[in-house]
Amino acid sequence: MENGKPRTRRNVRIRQAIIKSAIEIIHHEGVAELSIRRIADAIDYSPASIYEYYANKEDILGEVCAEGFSKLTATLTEYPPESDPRVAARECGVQYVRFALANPDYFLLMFSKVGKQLSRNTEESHQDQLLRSPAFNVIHTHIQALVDAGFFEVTPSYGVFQIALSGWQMVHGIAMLSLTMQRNGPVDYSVIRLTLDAWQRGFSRAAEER
Amino acid sequence: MENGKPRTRRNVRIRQAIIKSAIEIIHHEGVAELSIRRIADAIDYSPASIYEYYANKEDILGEVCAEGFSKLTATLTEYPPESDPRVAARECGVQYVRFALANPDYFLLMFSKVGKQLSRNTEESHQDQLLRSPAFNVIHTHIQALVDAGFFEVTPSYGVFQIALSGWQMVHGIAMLSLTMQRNGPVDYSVIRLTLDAWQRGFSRAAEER
DNA sequence: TCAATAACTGAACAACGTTCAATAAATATA
DNA sequence: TATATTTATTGAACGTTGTTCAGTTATTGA
Repeated sequence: MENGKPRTRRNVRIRQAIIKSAIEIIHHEGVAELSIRRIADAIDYSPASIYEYYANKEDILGEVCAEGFSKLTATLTEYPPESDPRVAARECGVQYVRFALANPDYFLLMFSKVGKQLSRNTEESHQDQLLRSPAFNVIHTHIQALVDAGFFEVTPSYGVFQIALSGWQMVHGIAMLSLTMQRNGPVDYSVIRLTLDAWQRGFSRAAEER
Repeated sequence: MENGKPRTRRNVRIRQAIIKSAIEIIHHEGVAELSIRRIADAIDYSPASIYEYYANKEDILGEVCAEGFSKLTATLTEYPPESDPRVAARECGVQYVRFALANPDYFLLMFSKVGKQLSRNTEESHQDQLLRSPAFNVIHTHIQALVDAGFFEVTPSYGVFQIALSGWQMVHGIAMLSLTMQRNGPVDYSVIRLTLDAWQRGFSRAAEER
């Protein structure tokens, strides 16, 4: 399972410990409390040692965000298999909001740092970049299923990709506003389900015909 | 116009200068460059003097955000009067996204700080708090018009307030993801209009009847 | 004019991210 | 096994941040 020389293995283990403790600090005390010295304390190293494993704090946050996105992807797919693709898609959206509300600081961090990693490096089209993102792919797959089942209508100017992006925007907006505007107030998931149902109606075949 | 004693007038003028230079720094150099010393520099005061006018940086950011929300409200209402309430509502949404993309750092700041001011102070219901927010009221008015004109259907469990909130969530998601995921890439407003049209279809009378 | 009040500031504090010379440990070489 | 070399680790320091406070200067009301 573990390969490489012992030195390399120790190296990755410490790198993981850094990320893990960073995530724990964010989770238990909030992102404001996260500092290099705090991480160093948690893993019993000096602050300077951290820089032997990561170039700077931003790199650490980058790894933390990557970890967050893979957790988000896992959350999106953990709803049990469902015969009705409309319900499946809707519950995927509910899971998105659930993840955000369960990990508020983490979620906000993810979407304040991710822009810098993605967009500037390649010549790849924005669309292709999104399609390679696993989290977006989950949404995209749901929409594709809805189109295949005949529930959704696609047009030349508004295809599966656009609908998927719109769905992401919808649940992201729900999540974000719930986090920032009603952080304390309770969240009613039945209302959210009605919202997502309405969103689906906007793309449904019946709606298309006027 | 200006009332109060000269001392008081000077006081408010300096307070305004602090906020104004803070906004300018955010706008021209980004929120990361904003510091108390930077503001003090801009208005030719010592850093310590700032604390004569605001208790701390968070209070300054609070005022900056409040200013931002009133600018946002102004932006939402600056689209010319329109006979078709569907178009009016859609263009209001477009203006929301426009504002976010024109003031990225400012917009992100507004929605990372506002939660703390609103939610914890009163016993007032979350719904009433939102309804007193001018920006939300603009959206709410558009939805009310759509309902009054017979385009939108309301149900006991999903009224004008819920639809308005859903609309805000939709445009907020569009704005946020555009900002964080495709900060560089160009934004196609015609696609955004199609998205908002689809959103409206979800609540339209025809869609309701199945 | 003068005491009281308000406004202002220099210097300092603690905490932050980060660097670097110096030390300790692990490894490769003989 | 003993030694040279590379790697890991750290204490101390730098510059910057938000913030405080004693002390100074300016403004005000009597």
